[in-house]
Parts: sequence; structure tokens; C-alpha cells
Amino acid sequence: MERLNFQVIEKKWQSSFDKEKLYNNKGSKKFYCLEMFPYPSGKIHMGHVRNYTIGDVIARFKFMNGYNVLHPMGWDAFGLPAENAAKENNLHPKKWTERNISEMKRQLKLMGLSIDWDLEVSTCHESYYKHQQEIFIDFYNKGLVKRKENYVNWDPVEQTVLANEQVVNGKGWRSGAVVERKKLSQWFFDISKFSDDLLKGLDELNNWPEKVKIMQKNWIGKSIGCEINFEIQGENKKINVFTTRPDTIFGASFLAVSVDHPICEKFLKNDKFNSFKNECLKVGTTEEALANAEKIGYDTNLFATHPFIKGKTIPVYVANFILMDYGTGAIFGCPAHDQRDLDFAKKYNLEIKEVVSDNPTKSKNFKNLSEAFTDDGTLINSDFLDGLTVEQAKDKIIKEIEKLRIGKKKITFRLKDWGISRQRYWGCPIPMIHLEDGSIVPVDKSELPIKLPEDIDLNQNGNPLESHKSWKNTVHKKTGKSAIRETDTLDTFVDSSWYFLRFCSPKISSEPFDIEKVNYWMPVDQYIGGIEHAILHLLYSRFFMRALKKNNQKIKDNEPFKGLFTQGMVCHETYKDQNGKWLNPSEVEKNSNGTFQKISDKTKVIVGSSESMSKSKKNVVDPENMIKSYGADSVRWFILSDSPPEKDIQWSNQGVNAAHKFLQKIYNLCCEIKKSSEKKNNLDENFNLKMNSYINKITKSINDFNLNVVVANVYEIYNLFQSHIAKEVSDSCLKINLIKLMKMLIPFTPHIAYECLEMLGAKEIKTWPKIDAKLIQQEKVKMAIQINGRTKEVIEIDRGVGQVSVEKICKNNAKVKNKILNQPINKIIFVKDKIINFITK
RNA sequence: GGGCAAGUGGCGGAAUUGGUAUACGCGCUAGUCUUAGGAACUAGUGCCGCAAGGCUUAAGAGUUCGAGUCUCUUCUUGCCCA
Repeated sequence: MERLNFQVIEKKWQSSFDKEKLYNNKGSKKFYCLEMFPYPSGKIHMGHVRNYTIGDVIARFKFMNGYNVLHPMGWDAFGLPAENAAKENNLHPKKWTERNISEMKRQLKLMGLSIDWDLEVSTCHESYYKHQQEIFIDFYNKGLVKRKENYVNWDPVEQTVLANEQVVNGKGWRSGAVVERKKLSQWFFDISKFSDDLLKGLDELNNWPEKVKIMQKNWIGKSIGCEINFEIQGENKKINVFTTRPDTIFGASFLAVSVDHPICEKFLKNDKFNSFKNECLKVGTTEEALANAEKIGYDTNLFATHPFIKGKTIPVYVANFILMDYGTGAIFGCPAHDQRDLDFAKKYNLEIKEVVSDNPTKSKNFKNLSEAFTDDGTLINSDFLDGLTVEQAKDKIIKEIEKLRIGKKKITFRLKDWGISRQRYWGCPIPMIHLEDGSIVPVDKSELPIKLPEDIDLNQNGNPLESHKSWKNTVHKKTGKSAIRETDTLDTFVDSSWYFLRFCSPKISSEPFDIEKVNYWMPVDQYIGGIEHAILHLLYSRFFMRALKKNNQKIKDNEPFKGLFTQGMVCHETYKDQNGKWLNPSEVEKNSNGTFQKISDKTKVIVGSSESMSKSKKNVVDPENMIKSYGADSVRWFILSDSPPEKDIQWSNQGVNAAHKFLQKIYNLCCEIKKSSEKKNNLDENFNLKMNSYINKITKSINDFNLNVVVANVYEIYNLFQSHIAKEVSDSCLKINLIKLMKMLIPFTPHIAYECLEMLGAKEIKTWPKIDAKLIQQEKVKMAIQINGRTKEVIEIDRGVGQVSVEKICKNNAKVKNKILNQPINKIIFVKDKIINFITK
């Protein structure tokens, strides 16, 4: 037995992968294979390994099938962790990021990926963000950029804006201070302009997981409703209310408006109102926070006239659960049929009138019920709407409202404008300047890139750009007047919204991308990444394509990603010691009795559930260590083998060890068959037939992303070789088929595959093994013989044998003949190549 | 609370989409071997039964010659939205 020296062969073949170009297949069909580029956090993790292994399988497979393949890689290099690391380690974000990139690039190369590193881009390089600033200015000129006031999470101790994920239980993650809402003037992309188009576009995306499309659909949240103007008594004012349930208008018992609603201006001098407003600001900005917060209101003592019930007036409240940026910032409350309204009405002792019922003969007393009735039903107590369904009533009341000219049908979207301002240093500077007269204008394109200054002090609170005087103070090129730079930087989601376009022509400096190249390579044929990006990143990228197209008519695609695949997470068991401290798997060993103990002091270890690998729970294994111990091919093989790629996978050392052992066996098989001597035989045909069938199965499985099934099939092929090796199959037959097997392994375990192909003297290794359709027809099929639907025997027959012949075979079959011949057969069900079923009943 | 998935041996999971349930791997059991290795090889491994045979895809019902797959009810778990 020859020992496989994976360290040697991996090194040997990796240097050739470095030079490998998959896009040298000019003239054939293109295939753009893209995996979500990583954030350079320091080291690669198993999630990357899984993502990039799956992508590499697809890229190599498509290349072998004759496609011209684009398979690039880059770095999502701006972002908050660099600033945090800078504070902790006193290392500049740029240095920290660059160091991480070179480390992670080295690690990725150890995996043997077929990446074309000539195309590498990094979003923190001037050569990248220069073009992003250009795009920003283009969008601005097209009216796709807005500036408006918006609430942010404000940490009063650090005097800084926090991202949503930095708010933990309503407190700043670092300072622990209670986070406040603060209004800031911010930049927005007008993504909501495209709401309907983004929604409609989903229908074309046939190669996207249904799950992701549904999530996007919900996120965009199209709802058909209606605006209604309510007259305010004693004031010459109206409140315009938005509702998705106009059918419940006869149950309206109050109006609720946002604290920012114009009607509130008159209360701004009122202490009681202001303290109420401050109460509202204490609640976070997320929908969840708003939903969980106690519903509170401020009674304005104003009254609105009910538009359909003569003489009825309803009170107007300011309520904390109404937001100015959804709908019109005002609603009418119908407590019986909306949970929030019911909670609110009970608290302030407001009327609760039932207007929709699932049982109109029996009225409900909602004062005693904790849940509002929000299902479909029949309208009651609603004048001309009585007896209608909710859907019918909506139609009718909207028509009525429009007829009376007191409102109109309105379609609204949940999707809000995309806030892109970040009060951060390590991001792409927004290329705008503030003039002394208060106007804000873009910088001249000739001044791009607006570079990030490097001499900054990160140890003070707030945004360092804010306090960098020489950077901040500038002049307006056109007028020569002094101006102040915008100190906000762009959300990093902007960086990742067009990187796939840059990859098509990463070196071009005159423009963000070469339109010819973009129109050749785009859309991305297969995009692969984590489900966590199902909404924002993918939606923003879809928006960008549309916005860019608006700016450049030559762009042909609307959708950036034709195919999407979302892989599952990598999980590992969790371990805690006696004191409840998390332990890394490397600190733990298995006892002879099956329990776990700490290696250092042999104390008992508590084994917890398997969860996705995370630093906080310490249940991570380091890919580089694994590659060092078992080899890149073994790690790749294992991560593809155990679970379907879209599901979570449980990392196990036993599993990767098994993968390693198998590859060793494959290697041995190649050594053995290379050496063996020639002998002639007649079982070759059968062997070829079986192998052909496997090639067919494996090809199909890869196209369907059933990569774990491919692994199982390869094990079966190995077993097939083992069972034939000593038998009467010729060596040349074995060798020809072994070469086919090793070619199929190239996408999965490239190093060992190439090594074995070289050893076997294979000449042509660039193309995927061909499937012989004729051989598939020649395969024998297994047919089940059933009696009353229960399988009694399985026979092997030629494909396409007719019913009469099969019946004859059954009547001669030792196992079933008595059962068939000794009782009356009422019916025979025959399905060609599958089953024959004798019914005796 | 709403929406969407999913539930198959001790474990990860197959099943050509209504036609042999448990492929393949891990683990386990017994044995062989000795370059004692992260071995390798052979046999076995859903449950009951000596066997013939019977039972089995979360639970229950239904459609069907035939259901893991389709329909309904219930339970459980996961994800997203609230």
C-alpha cells in the first residue's frame, strides 16, 4: 500500500491552479460563477470553506462541460470591525484590513480553489471606491439620492451612532448605556421608487429558492389600502389617514397620529406633550421594539368627524406605535379588529365596536376578550356594507370614499428608503460638500476619488472624520468658495451592491465597469452564499442594477443574479466546563466510557446542542488546522458529503477522518490498477454499462446541487471497482473507467484527482466524461413483483419487456408462482420497467 | 400571532417525484492480520420472530392496485415576519 502524501501533492497542484484560467474557453457559452465575497475578519472559517467549496465544484464542473467560466474573488473590506480592532490593538484599520486580506488569501489558496486571482478587488481600495463615488454622483444627478431626517440609535455615553446590531437589549454594546433615538439628517437611496418593479422582477427568478423570494416579497410588503381625510372639529384642518382595512371604518373609535405628525406642532410648547414625546424616543427604532413596547398615547382633546356616521365624533390621540415614515403617519383605530388598537382602546377606555364577524348571530364582547378578530368574516353594524365579505367591503367602501372625494385608493409598500449614511470612518466617503449658503452639492467628478485620510485618531469619541479639520475643510471647485466635506461614509451594503459588475473588468480605471464586458458576463449565472443575505444584500443589488440601468441605457439586464443558491451553516457541538465556561473542541477529549473531559485537568465536560459555529460559544474548528491534518481534499470531500448543501451540516472529526481514509483508498486503487497486468474478458460491457449509468446520475446530481448524493455515488463506484478488481474484467476497462471517475472527482477533490490522472497517464483531462445514451437504454432494470400491492420478489430484466413476457417470468418464478397460480387473479397492474402487481381480491 | 419549511434506524442522510423504503457514509458487534496505524480486511447491523413470515417513514384518518411522497386533522422542531 502506498501512503498518500497529500502535503506534497497539494503543494504541487496548487501552483498550477494559480495559473489556471477557466475563462480561456472563448467562443463557447459563458458561465459566471460567484460566491459572496468575504469580509476580511482575520482568518477563514468553516462557513467560507463550505461556501467556496460548493462554488468551486460548480465552476470546475461548468468549465469541464465546455463553458467559458468567470470565477473571481474579492474582499468586502470596509466595515465596523476594523475600527473596533484598531481601538483594541492600536492598529490602523487599513493596516489591519490589509493584513487580514493577505492572510485569508493565503488560506483560501490552501483549499485549491479555481479562482482567478487576477480579478481580485477590494472595496477599501481607492481604485474601487472611486467608482462608487462616481456612481453615487450619477445616482444623485438622476434624482435617486435624497437627504432627509431620520432616527438613529444614539449612544449618549460614546456620543456616537450605533448600528442596529450594536444595540443589545436596548443598550449600547460597548458602553451599556440606554440607547436613545436621535434625529439626524441623512442620505438615502430612493429604493422605494422601484418597489413595484423589484416585486415583479421576482417572478422571473426561476432559479432562486422559493423561500428567498417569499422573504423579499414580504419585505417589500405591497399592501392595497386607502387614504381617508378626517375633518377635525373646531380646527380648519384635516388628518389624512392611511389604512389597509377601510372595510372596518364603521368600527372606528379613535384616530392615532405619530409624534412627528404636523398636527402635533401646536403642542410643542406643552410640557406634558414633550415628556410624552421623550418617552416615545426611549423606545428603539426597530419594528420589534415598537411592537413589544407598551402602547401609550397622548390625548390631544381634538375630535374628528366620522365620515359615514352622522353626528359621530371620535377622539384624536398621539400614539407611540405610529411612525411618520409608514403610510401617512396617522391611522384610524378599530379596536375589535386590530390587536394594537384593541390594547390601546382598553387602556384608554375607548369604544370597541364589532364590525366583522365569523358568526353574525352571536355578538362578541371585546372588552372581555384579549384578542382582536382579524380573520375574514361578514360585515355587521356597518350600514351599507352589512353582509359583505371583507374583500367585497374593501372594494365598496373605497369606491364610496372616492365618490365622496374624501380619500382615494392607495398602494403602499413596507419597503422604506435605504439609509446609506454611516457616521463612521472606515467606509467610502460620500462625495458631497456643504457650501456656506447651506446648499449641498456633489464634488466635481475630476476630484474623485475623495480619499479617506489616514492620519486619524480613533481613540476619541464620535466620527474621526468630523474632527479632521484639514480633510473636512475644502473648496468648491466651481466657485472657489470654501466648503465642508460630508463626513458620513457609505453603508457597506453599497460596496457589495455592484462588486459583481466590477469583477467583469476589475482593472478599468476610466469607468466603474466596461459595458461590453458587463453585457457579456452578466447576469451572474450562479450566485452562492448564506441565507442571512436573503433580503438586504440581494435586494440592494437588484436595486443597483435597475438604478444603474436608468443611468446607462446600454446595460441589458435588470436582474444581477439569475441563479441563487443559499448554503446551510456549519455547526458543531458546544462544550462547557464545570464552571459554565465555553470550551473549544480542541480543549476537549472523549473518554473511554463515551463521556467528554477537559484535556488539561480531566474534569467533566458538559456537552451541549450542536449550533452554528461562533466565536462566542467557542464551538469553532480552524480550517487551516484541519487542512494541515487531513489535507484540503479531505476537508472539501467531507464538507460536501454529510448533508445536502442547502441544509446545516454538523462538523465532525470522525467525518473528516472518514473522508481522508476514503481518499487514501481511491489513491491506492489508482496505484493498483496502474500496476496490474493485462488480461482479457467479457464482463467489460456490463462494467461500462454501470459506469455510464453513474456518470449520468452524477451529472444530474451536480446540476441539481445534490452534492452529497454525488459523494454517495462515488462511494458506490469505488465499491464497484473493488468487487470487480479480482474478477474477469479487463485491466484496460478498469483503467479507462477509473480515469473517468477521477475526472469526475476534479471538481470535488482537485489535487488528488489530478495526481491520479497523471499517474494513470490520462491524456485528455479537461472535459467531463461523456454519457452514452445508447448504453443507458441497454441497462437492465429491476422490476418488483407485487401481490396486492406488496412486493414479494424483485427480478432483473431487459428494459422495455412487455406485460405478457413478464407474466410468463412470474409464473415460472419459484418465490411467487404458487401465489399467482393458486388463486384467482382479478386484475394485473403493469408499469413498464417498474412493477407488476397481481390483484387477487 | 402570521407565513414558510421540515419530521425516515443509534447518527448524517438516500429514494429516478405515486411504483423494491432505509442506498452511501459514520457508529456499533464479531472475527482476521501485524510495518501497533489517524490502520487495513471479512461478516453482520430498522423492529418482532428459531423460522416461515409479519411490522415500520412524528401520530391518526382518507384517496389509490400501490403512499415516505398526494389530501385532511393533530403534535413537534427550525427559519423569517410581527
